[in-house]
Amino acid sequence: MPELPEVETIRKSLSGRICGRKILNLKLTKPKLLRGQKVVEVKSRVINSKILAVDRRAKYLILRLNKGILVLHLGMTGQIFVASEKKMENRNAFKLPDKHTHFQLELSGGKFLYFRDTRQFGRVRFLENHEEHDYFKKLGPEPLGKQFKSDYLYQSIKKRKTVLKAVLLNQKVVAGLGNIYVDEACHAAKVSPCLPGKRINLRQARSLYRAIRNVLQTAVKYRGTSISDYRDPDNNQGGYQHRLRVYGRAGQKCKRCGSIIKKGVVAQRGTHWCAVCQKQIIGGNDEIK
DNA sequence: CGTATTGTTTTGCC
DNA sequence: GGGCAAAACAATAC
Repeated sequence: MPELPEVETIRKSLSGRICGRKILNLKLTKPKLLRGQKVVEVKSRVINSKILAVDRRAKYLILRLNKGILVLHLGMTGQIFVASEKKMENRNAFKLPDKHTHFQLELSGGKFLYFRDTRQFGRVRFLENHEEHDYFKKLGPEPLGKQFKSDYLYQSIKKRKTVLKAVLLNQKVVAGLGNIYVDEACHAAKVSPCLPGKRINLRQARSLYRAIRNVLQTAVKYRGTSISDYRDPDNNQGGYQHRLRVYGRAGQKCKRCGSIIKKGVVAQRGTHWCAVCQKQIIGGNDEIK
């Protein structure tokens, strides 16, 4: 589940290793990854171009080329690996490309970039420079950016009819959070994910704002969360899975108050929270099983 | 073999 | 036309 911290970790790793390289070839074994865009079209625009920079927008990875950008979304199980031809041990260690490697770039200097995705929820798209704005226009602000303000978060939550969890997962409100970090941020802020948006108060929204930024910053610092599939481009695990407070900890003790972490379905997602620390009302009950 | 897993798009309702 | 809920997608682990 690559969310903002995982994609940012991949971006940083790629940036130092593929910038300035020329794309010599592109292989696409699952054209469906392009969601309708033509393989020949993408090839003609990408091959022989140079990688100028590696950027990120929300959970999207952006390879900036001379003419246009290559946008990669990792879906749920997407992985990006970089291997050197010179160091064959890397390719052997990764056993790449394998049957789940659906997209590859051959780069100058004997490097290869592999996009592996077992569940095939991932996507690749080539955009002309002028198409970039429209492609991302529905996304809300970057949670770690200056545009993201606590008053905006408060108003956004307050005006929604859904529960808090659904609001925070909504990429139009704030872009980059997924299931893991929403649960973690709610716990850090001591707010229930089941809280109806319209019932949030300013104090809770400010707390959430700080929690979202702090959780994401810390997760970036620890190079992401490796619960199952996530690996960085060198096949290393992240470190944040050891620091999770609620996600994946159902039935275990809350590290803040000692009560048992609950798990239920909220906004159609597996959701973890401490019903004591994250009580909606003092003395009240959670609405969800 | 049924269930659970989740990010985004699509569909359909209000 | 927008907000919202639910389905669809897809493969693997258990």
